[in-house]
Amino acid sequence: MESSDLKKAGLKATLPRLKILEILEQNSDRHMRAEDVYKSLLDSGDDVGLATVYRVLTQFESAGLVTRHHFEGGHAVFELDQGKHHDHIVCVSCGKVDEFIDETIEERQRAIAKKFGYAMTDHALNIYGKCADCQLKEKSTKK
Amino acid sequence: MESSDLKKAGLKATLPRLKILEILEQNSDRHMRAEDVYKSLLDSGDDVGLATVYRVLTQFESAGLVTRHHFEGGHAVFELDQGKHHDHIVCVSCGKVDEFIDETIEERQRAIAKKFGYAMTDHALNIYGKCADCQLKEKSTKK
DNA sequence: AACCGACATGCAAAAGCTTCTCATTTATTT
DNA sequence: AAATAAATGAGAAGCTTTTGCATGTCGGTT
Repeated sequence: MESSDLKKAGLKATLPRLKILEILEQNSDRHMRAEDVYKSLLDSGDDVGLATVYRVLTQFESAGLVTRHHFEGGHAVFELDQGKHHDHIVCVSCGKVDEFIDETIEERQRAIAKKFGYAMTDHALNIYGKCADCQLKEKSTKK
Repeated sequence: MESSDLKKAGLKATLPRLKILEILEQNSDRHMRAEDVYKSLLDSGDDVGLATVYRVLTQFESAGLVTRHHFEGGHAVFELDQGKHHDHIVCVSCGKVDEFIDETIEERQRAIAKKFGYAMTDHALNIYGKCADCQLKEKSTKK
């Protein structure tokens, strides 16, 4: 992703926007909160305000570059939109996120929306649980 | 639901708690935010503090009487737990919520959690769209 | 039925997350 | 390089939610 992508999305290719895009790319395996992105920028020595991070993420969302999720916890997390839809399985202990798609489920959802008379615009399936690592850790820290 | 249910749940049967339970019962068709419950209490002439509403809802959640959801929008909504698990289809225009269960989807989710090595604790499937009513309204308000 | 200890409540203050305001800076167009 | 429109930074402000603490209420006990 680069400056041309931003222009395509109708956004000026400014330094903060490029930097934020970069951070998101480097962390495409996890979902970041605005605050995480902000801290990450500071660590890289980039002086970007928190307000800008929020603004830019919201713009990215409008432009379809990024998706905003509301997992449990009450704060929003963002992920680079790689084009392909997918759902999430989130570790309630360490916050790790895995992604999956299941065509059977997708199918059923369309059927359900139809049955209830809804014009589906979106859907979010989140499975919560303890990931393999955290289950192990739990065992060793047995009380 | 009544005072005995609260005691069963290990909670003292106080007036605010009973009132809040009542409100939730009367609105079991929709999902309320803490603020909604609070306003509803005031309208009924019951003088309960907002902080108490939050505290009580959280206690109810811990006691398994109530479920907290994080739909789009960044604020939590609560619903009386009628025992049976179900998923949601939410109207993005009017906020209406319908509930459904789909055993096929449930099944697939268990399979997916297993495949990724997660011990599933919970899951949330939300379908977003425009309900039939809002689709009609949209048409008549055509720009 | 009044009493007591523990727990619950109200209020106000505070804490998180997110958005807004506005003076200043920056990216694009001329 | 100058002009112009948009973007940024810093802090204030807005919402939702939580907390601290003095006071009030519940439920069991005299």
